[in-house]
Amino acid sequence: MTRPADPITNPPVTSDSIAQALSVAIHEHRIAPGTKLGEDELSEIYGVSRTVVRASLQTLSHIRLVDIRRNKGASVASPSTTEAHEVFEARELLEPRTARSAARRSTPADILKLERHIHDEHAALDANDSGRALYLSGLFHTEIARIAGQATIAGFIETLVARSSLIIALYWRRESALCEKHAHHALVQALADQNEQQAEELMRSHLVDLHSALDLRERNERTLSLKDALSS
Amino acid sequence: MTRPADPITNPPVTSDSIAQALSVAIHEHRIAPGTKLGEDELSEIYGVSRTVVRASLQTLSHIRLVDIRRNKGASVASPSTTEAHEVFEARELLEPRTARSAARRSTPADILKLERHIHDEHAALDANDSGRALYLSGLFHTEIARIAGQATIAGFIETLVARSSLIIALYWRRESALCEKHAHHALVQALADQNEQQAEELMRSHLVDLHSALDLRERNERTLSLKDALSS
DNA sequence: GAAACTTCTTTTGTATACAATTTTGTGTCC
DNA sequence: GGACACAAAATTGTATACAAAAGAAGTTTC
Repeated sequence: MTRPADPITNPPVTSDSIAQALSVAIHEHRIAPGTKLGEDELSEIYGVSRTVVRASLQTLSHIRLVDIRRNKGASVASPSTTEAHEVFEARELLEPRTARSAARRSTPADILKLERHIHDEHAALDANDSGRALYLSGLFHTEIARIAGQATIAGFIETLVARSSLIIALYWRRESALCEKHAHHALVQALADQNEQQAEELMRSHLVDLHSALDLRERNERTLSLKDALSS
Repeated sequence: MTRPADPITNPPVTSDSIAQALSVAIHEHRIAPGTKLGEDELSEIYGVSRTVVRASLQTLSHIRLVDIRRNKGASVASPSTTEAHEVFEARELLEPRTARSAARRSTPADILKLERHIHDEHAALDANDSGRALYLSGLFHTEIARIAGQATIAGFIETLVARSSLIIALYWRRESALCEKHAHHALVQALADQNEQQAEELMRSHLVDLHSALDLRERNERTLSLKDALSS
């Protein structure tokens, strides 16, 4: 009952490709934080055995997109407000310095790639696909880390961006519009100019803006929200 | 043929406990970088099936202590000089700031714990168990991150410390003695005094010392060393 | 003797079977 | 009707069986 594995029409389904697909779906807010990810369910969807599915879930749990609890299975992670602060504080520590390095090392090809990223983001927004726009906006940040040539730090930022997506899903304030257009554009300009100081400063303020656009008032670690919701 | 699981004499063997055991063994340099970690071999040693062993190896590969290549299996990672620089640069970015936070937040109980750590390190050194001393010295760093109350960053530092252990196994210069005693002791003093500035500065210089005690001259990513070794 | 081609052996990848645990449903008692 | 006990179903954890790939050894050919 295994798939014929026609490499043209049917790219092979590996545990990595499943992790990737789930990761994108979570980034794009098509799967909400807290959603149960049953093994049988996923193995049915992807046409592989639970063995493979379990490997992908383990991968996702290591970047903390997914919570695995023994005998309880996997579900999409649901970061607390404390964790949310931690994630953004970590980003504020890592990314400005990384943007500085990126400004020093960026090539014209890098700039072109980033501009194309921004263009795609705009297109997604115009198509009212805010989930996709958020995903692309995350890629923008990891791409800058990659340009900085610090693969290790880039890996950290990748996980932080992933968790940020969950945090935004949970705590984003409706009032504040997600207007990253200008921030990202200005950053690319600074990188193109190799203006290290400005790149660092723009990244810092961009992250502070994001952080403060979250509603992170303590709600007892998001356990009472159910009670709140039903107390009407 | 499963184990009776007497919880007193036989703590249950989980994939986490295997990962932990391997991690310590690697930290203590009882398993060298590059060593093949066969699944059958490990499942025999720990008395569990390959399923469980595979899960632990996957865990270790996510913190980059282990390299898994498809159809080739797992082996202890062997970081290149480039990766080594990256790891220490990341540490130099993260840890000084973290030490500063730790100085702000440390309690007398924390200080006591750190002092006990240092004591254990000395004991290991006196017993000529330099592997154990290195492992404890790594724990010292992750403990400080934990005191800083940034679990996210602490997690990053944990993986950086782990990889540092591999790097030290590969690139440590014999000439320079591993004299962390004083550095660690001075750091604890700064934390006890809640002297943020000094804690940050001591951590930075400690890491720079470590970094510069490595022999990271390019050797073509450590591929020629075999040829070198056989050219006598 | 070395390169290239066959087996044969070992090792990893995946599916499946079964055991252990949690969750859900049902009936009983008060 | 609600608290409890117990049985049934669903889900996860682990072992094992088999398929696929890589590595080793031996054979042929030049």
